[in-house]
Amino acid sequence: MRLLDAMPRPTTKDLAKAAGVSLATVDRVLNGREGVKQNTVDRVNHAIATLGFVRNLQAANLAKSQTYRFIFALPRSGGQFLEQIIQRIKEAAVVYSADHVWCEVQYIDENDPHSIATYLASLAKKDVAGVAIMSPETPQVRDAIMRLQERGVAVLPFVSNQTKMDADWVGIDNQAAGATAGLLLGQCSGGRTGSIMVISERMQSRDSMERRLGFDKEINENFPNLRGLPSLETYGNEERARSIIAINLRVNPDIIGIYVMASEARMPLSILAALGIDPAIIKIAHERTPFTEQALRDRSLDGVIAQDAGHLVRVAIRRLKGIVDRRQTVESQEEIRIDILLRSNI
Amino acid sequence: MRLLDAMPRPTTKDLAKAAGVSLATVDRVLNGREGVKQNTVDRVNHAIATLGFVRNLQAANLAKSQTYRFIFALPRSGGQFLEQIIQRIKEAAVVYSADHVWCEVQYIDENDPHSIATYLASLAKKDVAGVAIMSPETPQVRDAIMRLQERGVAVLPFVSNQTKMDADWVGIDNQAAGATAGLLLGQCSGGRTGSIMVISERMQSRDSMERRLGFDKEINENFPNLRGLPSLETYGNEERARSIIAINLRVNPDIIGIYVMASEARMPLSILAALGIDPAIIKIAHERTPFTEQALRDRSLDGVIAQDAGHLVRVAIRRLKGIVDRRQTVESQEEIRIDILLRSNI
DNA sequence: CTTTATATGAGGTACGTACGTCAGGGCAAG
DNA sequence: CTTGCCCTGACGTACGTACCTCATATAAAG
Repeated sequence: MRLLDAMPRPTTKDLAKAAGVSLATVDRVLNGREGVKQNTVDRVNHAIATLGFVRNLQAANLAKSQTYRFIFALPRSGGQFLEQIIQRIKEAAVVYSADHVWCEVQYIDENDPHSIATYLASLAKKDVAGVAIMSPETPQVRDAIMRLQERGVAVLPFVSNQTKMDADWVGIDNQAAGATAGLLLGQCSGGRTGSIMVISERMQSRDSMERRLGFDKEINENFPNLRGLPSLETYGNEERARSIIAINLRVNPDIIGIYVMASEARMPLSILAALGIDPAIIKIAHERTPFTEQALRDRSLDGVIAQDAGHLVRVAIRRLKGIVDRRQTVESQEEIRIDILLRSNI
Repeated sequence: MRLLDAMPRPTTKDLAKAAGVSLATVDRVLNGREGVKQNTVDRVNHAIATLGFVRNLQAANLAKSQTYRFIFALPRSGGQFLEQIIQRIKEAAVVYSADHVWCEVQYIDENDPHSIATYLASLAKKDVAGVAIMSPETPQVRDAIMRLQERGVAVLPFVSNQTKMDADWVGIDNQAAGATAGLLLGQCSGGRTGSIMVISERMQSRDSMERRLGFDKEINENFPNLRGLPSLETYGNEERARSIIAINLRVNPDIIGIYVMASEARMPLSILAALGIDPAIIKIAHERTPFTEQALRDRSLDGVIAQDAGHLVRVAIRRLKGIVDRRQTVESQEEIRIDILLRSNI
């Protein structure tokens, strides 16, 4: 079964002949230069349609000696998940350099929308072809992004905390991720009755809210035997976390499951380990990191809800490139899956 | 943080200057033409190394007007999983046509190694750049593959039934997949005691053997409360399947889980549905198809162990292209993950 | 020494597109 | 009819590589 004909694709020459114009005019139309009568433009476009012409990108890039410079704007404040992503960006940078794609990482201060907006405003099309940005959603940043797009720079909300503006967003559906955590906990509970402890970093973040929403929906609708406790917020503070977790454990002796909703599972899990909780309690966390991997292996963690960092990065690059090249994004198939990791499929 | 410099890459001209030879000689060395003294070859290679020259693939392809023609050699005998793959190949064909990649599907008779070998022997480098082949492993086919590779055609065992010859193979680790099924069943059993029914198509296939191996290992080592029953083989025959499943259910009233090991879950699951089994019995199957998706949604299935068909196809194409272009396969990162699908993360 | 083979250089054309310059045709206003 | 503007064509160069021909330098063989 031949899926597409391998016939030589029509070139600009063929276009010119078909439209009965010269190469120069074809070029003017193709590249949106002015000084062509509407009538002629239509003729050329008609020829493009009938011949099924698609410009040869490699030849075009060669002629323009075009290179794609992409920036990943990421929060400075670390965490292992972010480290993973940065690592994958480095790897992808090597691979994609063969395609004239250059990546760099720019750290931004996620708590200072003004500085982010200023930074975005400083980017010009001639310096940067595209930006993948991981930042909380604020009106200022939103605005800056839109103005950046208007200046012809491709922008892609990346992984975290932006509304789905258009379809151009790379990351998982956090509500579904929360639901998956709930479902996994529910199924593993095997019908036992009890409470679920929920630990987050801060509930005001969009990610956390959506995860909690999905989680509650799943538990409430399908597991009447389970009860989700109010979210504990660590604010990234270890002392505070230790204290509230200990209290929560004491007050709720019927806890049979723990859901660590934050992207950084390390601290809460370490605290739980130190407190020496019942190993029969089911523990679910988010994101694959060296720590969660190890925790799965030594069974201090039962499941991880993750998004593949390498995949995230590669999809972001391909999508940015797609926008720059004005390809129709048939590649929208390249969505980010919600991975469930157990110790057997790490 | 700049990851790689975006400086203009060295060209063959730079190479010539650095090595103190002419463009023609550089070309002779780069393309392995003869008639160059070893001494000179070494000088050029040294220049390549010191300058960090990498040939501009798009320019080279342009000059050669090279196109990549890839063939997916797949079994004729259908099944929804295979249909999914073919569908994804069609989609990928459209997307990758922009990169001068042409895909076609060739059906082979998986039960006739001789005809497969004959077919492979008929392929020549000038017609086909690469072949992704899904076929049972037999000495004849193995041989034909090796001879094909010697003739300069890229070959990639695809999804099923080949030993990992070298690292060039696209598919999942079936033993780990079986283990994952076991683990999922074990965790969902919530400590209850009982047997697990195991349904396969035929146990002699490599995939089935490996899955069963991983499954048994997981169950035996970690879930003493569970007992994996001997595999039921349907041979793809509905009558037979109905009969042996019914008998198996009657003989083992303590069944609390069912593992459908075959890639095609449709028939066994329909039979089970028709038999009206206890909905509390946990059911796990393989591969995402319209049928298994629907089964997850209506809860006649609890979990699916899957490999992403679209990803399989895209990775195969990129890997074949990588072999043809003689890129170092840094992209080995692009491995196929074992997906666990629940109804919340379809 | 001449003959011959081998090694290298010089130069061209091609691939498909981008982009520049310049000349000339068409047409309207003066 | 001329002037000027708008539209179009003709042509050239460039991008980086592949591949071809022909000339020449060098060395080995006779």
